[in-house]
Amino acid sequence: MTRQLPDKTIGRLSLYRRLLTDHWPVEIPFIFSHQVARLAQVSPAQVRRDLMGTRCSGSPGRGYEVSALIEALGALLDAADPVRVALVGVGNLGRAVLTFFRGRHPRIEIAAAFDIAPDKAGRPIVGVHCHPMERLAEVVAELGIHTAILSVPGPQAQPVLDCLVAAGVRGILNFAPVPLRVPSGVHVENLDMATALEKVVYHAGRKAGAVRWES
Amino acid sequence: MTRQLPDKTIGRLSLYRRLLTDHWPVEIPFIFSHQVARLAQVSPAQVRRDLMGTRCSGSPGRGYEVSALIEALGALLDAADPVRVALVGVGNLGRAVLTFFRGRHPRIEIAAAFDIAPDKAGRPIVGVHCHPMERLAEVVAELGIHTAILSVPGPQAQPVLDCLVAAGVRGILNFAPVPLRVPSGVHVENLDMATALEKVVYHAGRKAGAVRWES
DNA sequence: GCCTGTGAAGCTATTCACAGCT
DNA sequence: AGCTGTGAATAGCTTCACAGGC
Repeated sequence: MTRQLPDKTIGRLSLYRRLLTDHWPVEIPFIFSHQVARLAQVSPAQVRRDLMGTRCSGSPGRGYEVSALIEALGALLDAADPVRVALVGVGNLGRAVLTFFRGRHPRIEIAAAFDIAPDKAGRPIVGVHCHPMERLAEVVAELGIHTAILSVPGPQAQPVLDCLVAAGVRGILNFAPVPLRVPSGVHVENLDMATALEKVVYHAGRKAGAVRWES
Repeated sequence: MTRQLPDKTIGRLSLYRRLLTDHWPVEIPFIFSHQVARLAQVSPAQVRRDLMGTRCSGSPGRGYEVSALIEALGALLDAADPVRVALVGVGNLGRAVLTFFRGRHPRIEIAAAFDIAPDKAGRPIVGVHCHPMERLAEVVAELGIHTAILSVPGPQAQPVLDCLVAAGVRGILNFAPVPLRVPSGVHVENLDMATALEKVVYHAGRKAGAVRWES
């Protein structure tokens, strides 16, 4: 297993790959660091530094070969085997997540959904079968799921997480606006809209004066 | 205007306030930094450092007075006047956001929603009036809105943002998984689930071995 | 004793700047 | 001329450790 890359770098590498696959014309086979930088809204030096983490190297005067770069990023970011993910909490947010990821990523699939509401269980929602919450541990273990998305209300997040971890989950994307306790060996990524909106309000409040486009 | 605090600190201060108001028993009027730290899952030193940014100081042996702390955090984080926010894109995600923020924050209100779909316009959704997209600039200017939440599909994010900025918006919470170009003087906060899930997969994939609870 | 507030140290992330290549 | 790869410099963030207070 290769050296552990910093978390922020991983985030940007994932972004670069997405931009290359989705927003770069296939008929242009090479790309310069400053072009990636422009797409990702970061500095060219940042891009080159990040790409040191990959096996892929560019050549001066030509840049990076896009297809090779995409492949190198895949080798770095993707798990060895396709990843099955569980989604817990099929409210508006859960459905938004299901819709968003549906068919988006060739190697990541939301394989099961769970909800406490009895009327949601037993049928597919946005193409994913929804199970009752009681079967969570069972189904997760059965499908060999190691990754989960938590889109339940705050109070339920910790108990559900404990159950997921006990069932073998090692990575969690958490939308609940509460800090979760996890044992070491489990990774949690938080997307907290309450905090995010407060940050926006704070920063927007002290941006006085006129806007100004640069370059 | 007081000194600009680091972005990360603002995020945590917002979290501390939420934890104090929602998860601390009112009958306990004082709290130690290590108790805040435990709630927020950060180190006690981090909490004390963050709280240096506030006017509030604790006393050794007693800790911080919770009510004073909440008030100090409010003075720091909240805008002078109550904030009206626009939400653009009323899909599943938009509705999740509307539901989430409904009545949650006494000083932040989602005051208008917008969607291209004609059948959504003209009626309230989750209690917020939904306007057709064409009236975005007009309504935003009319209501004096300076903050917006972007829950539109990726391709529409940049054009909508440009329109919002032209109409006077200075802070944006962006859910679209694309890097946005903004003029200086405008703050963007990204909540990118595509990147977040890839990070989870990456990290979970290299967490080998058993889980272990500490302390 | 155990707490807060904080300078200083340590660590992490980003940017600079330039040698070397094409 | 303009690019990559990277050591060195810088900037930013977190933790340490301890003086001073309760």
